[in-house]
Amino acid sequence: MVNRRGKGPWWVTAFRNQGLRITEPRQAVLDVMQKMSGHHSADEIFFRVHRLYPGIGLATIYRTLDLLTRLGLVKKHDFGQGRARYELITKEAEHHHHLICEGCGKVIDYNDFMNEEKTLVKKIEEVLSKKHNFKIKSHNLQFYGLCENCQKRR
Amino acid sequence: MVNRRGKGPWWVTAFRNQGLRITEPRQAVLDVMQKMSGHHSADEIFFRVHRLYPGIGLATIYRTLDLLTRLGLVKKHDFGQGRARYELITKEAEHHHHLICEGCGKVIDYNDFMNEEKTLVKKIEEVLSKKHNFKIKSHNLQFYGLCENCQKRR
DNA sequence: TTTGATAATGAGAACCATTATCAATAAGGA
DNA sequence: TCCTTATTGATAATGGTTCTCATTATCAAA
Ligand SMILES: [Mn+2]
Ligand SMILES: [Mn+2]
Ligand SMILES: [Zn+2]
Ligand SMILES: [Zn+2]
Repeated sequence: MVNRRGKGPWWVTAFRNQGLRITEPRQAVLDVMQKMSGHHSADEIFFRVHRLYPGIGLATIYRTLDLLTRLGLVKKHDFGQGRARYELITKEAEHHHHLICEGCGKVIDYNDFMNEEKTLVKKIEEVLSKKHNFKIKSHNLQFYGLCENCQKRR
Repeated sequence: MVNRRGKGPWWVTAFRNQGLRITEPRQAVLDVMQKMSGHHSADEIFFRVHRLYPGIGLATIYRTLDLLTRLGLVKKHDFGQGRARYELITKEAEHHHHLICEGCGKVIDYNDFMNEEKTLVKKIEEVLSKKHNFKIKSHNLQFYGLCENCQKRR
């Protein structure tokens, strides 16, 4: 129960500004995601939260993750694994992309060549938005393959 | 009923080589996809096939699309729309990427800057596969935004 | 052409992540 | 403390995809 009297964590003002209530489930999800770090499915987060707050239901986890995504505090990823994965957005973890292992589902962040990539993406965006009158808002680049372990194992 | 006596369509030999049978559902799916061109969901394909062959079931459409994907005749896409989309691979439609409208789901192919992209991707692959001992097998680049119509409409 | 082994199919149940429903609860301003 | 109503928990519903299994159809061999 953080924030009994003081300002509380950094995200509290973001909530108050939106007229959103500071609830136990919301604090729990944020806490757990900060401790886990990485890319986790809704039910992985649910089970973690459940240890501390057995009363919190899965539906609320989904609702909270959705809310946090809309607020820009969390990024929802689709790595083609049949379920979404959620990643807390931090100052350290800037815009980056992913290597996804098709064997075990492992996800590796990388941010090499981000400058070259940004340059190319900008060029592509300029040309394509004119050519097709398309307003580009985001992009995705991901690599699929096999991680070290999964290469050996087959 | 193509191929009553002759060699038949180009894909017939690919099937025979794999010991796969040439069946009416498989011919129907291939026919329909050739006529439609573009990126279609399983049940869009199902309804098209259903007009000509009302007896063919949805499960068979899925099985056939999966088979064609494994054979490399079809590319299965996940555009984050809650259902997969399938695209026939033709000589004309080389490796390309997609603009996806978040408003109406429209998908636009593009292949501008493919050379620059290839160069960058190759560079990224080299570095990442060493750095993380990761065997990269494919990649995905997609842009999300709003198409011309959807920009006006909101 | 007929036969036989078995690949392929159709119908529908099952699966599973996610969303919707709705009565009960609790956050927080007055 | 009181009151409004945003939020929640439990659970049913949804929807795309896969599975099951009895039946059918393909095609190599006779
Ligand atoms: Mn990441
Ligand atoms: Mn395409
Ligand atoms: Zn792996
Ligand atoms: Zn659109």
